[in-house]
Amino acid sequence: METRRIDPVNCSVARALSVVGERWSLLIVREALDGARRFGEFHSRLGIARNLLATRLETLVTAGVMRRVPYQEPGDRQRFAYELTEQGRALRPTLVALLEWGDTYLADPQGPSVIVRHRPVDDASSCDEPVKVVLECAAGHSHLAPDDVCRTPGPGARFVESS
Amino acid sequence: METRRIDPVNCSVARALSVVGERWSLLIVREALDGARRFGEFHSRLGIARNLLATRLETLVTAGVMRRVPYQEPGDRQRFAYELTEQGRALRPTLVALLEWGDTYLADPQGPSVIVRHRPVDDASSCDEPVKVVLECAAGHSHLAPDDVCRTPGPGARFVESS
DNA sequence: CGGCCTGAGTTGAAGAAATAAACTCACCAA
DNA sequence: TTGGTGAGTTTATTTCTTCAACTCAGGCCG
Repeated sequence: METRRIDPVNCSVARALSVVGERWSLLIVREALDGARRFGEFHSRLGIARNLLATRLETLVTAGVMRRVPYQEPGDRQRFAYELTEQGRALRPTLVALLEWGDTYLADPQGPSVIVRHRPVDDASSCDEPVKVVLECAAGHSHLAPDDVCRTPGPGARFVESS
Repeated sequence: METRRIDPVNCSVARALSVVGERWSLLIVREALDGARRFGEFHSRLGIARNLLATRLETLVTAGVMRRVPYQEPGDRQRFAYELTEQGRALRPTLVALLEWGDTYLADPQGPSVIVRHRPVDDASSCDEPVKVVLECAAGHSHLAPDDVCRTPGPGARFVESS
């Protein structure tokens, strides 16, 4: 029996992973979300080899996840910093989801080492409560379980035959 | 000025990525969430090399993301299928987050190829509305923006010195 | 029985990517 | 002039991916 299914390669998950799925990429984004900006900061925080860091940053800049901005400290020459674009900051939910998964299934016996809190940049309100990622449908049903959900073809779907 | 910061290596994101951060791993989980169970299904859907698929499946089984279950079709010998454990199904939010990010920033001109819908396994209610991933804090503030959120040390935090 | 087919892997060789360590380059400071 | 620093490059070694060919167990056909 031949059945048509959504082409697994024509899928935003695959495309997303081709940008941020390489080793180190998401960790670089994580550090950037946590305030790292300079080559040396990424290098010393992550322990990544310098050449790899250079090529990863270049890849991320090319992909539009980060931006290379010149800066100059007084009495020093011009250097470059790397900061997230809006596109890069939009990876936050992905990282929170990974963090939660890791906390749940690969936890340190002591408990999580990082807690994500509701604390806006302008600290005014500072709710500070822990943040979780939840699945929510357009009809307002929230906190959906992983199995309450399925994949369906969208407008850009390509199909492949399979047996 | 010396400052203490959360050790970036002692972090659930890094641990999670050490399990599902290798090339193909998340795509294998995605196909499994979409119903793939057999070696040949993963192979033909993803186009991954057979040996790599074998080692990735083994890694995922060892990590507790998948389970190797024997099955036997009538008039055939015993074979093995691979199915997600609860731990594996818990990667759904991560994949939905990646999908959303890819849809937003790397979209096909035609629109998304996949839409995740609220449709439980027992199709009874079948709300069917599209599903999104949202950040929500314990105080009930929902739909937090990426910048409304920050990382703080948890009980298992280790610290490193940095300049 | 013997040959052929299929699904599920293994094995091996060749190419690509990651790592670690040494090297460069521009500038500043003593 | 010598030394130091941040930001990279280069180079050599190891590890990972890929691709193609091979194995292995059983079923099917004549």
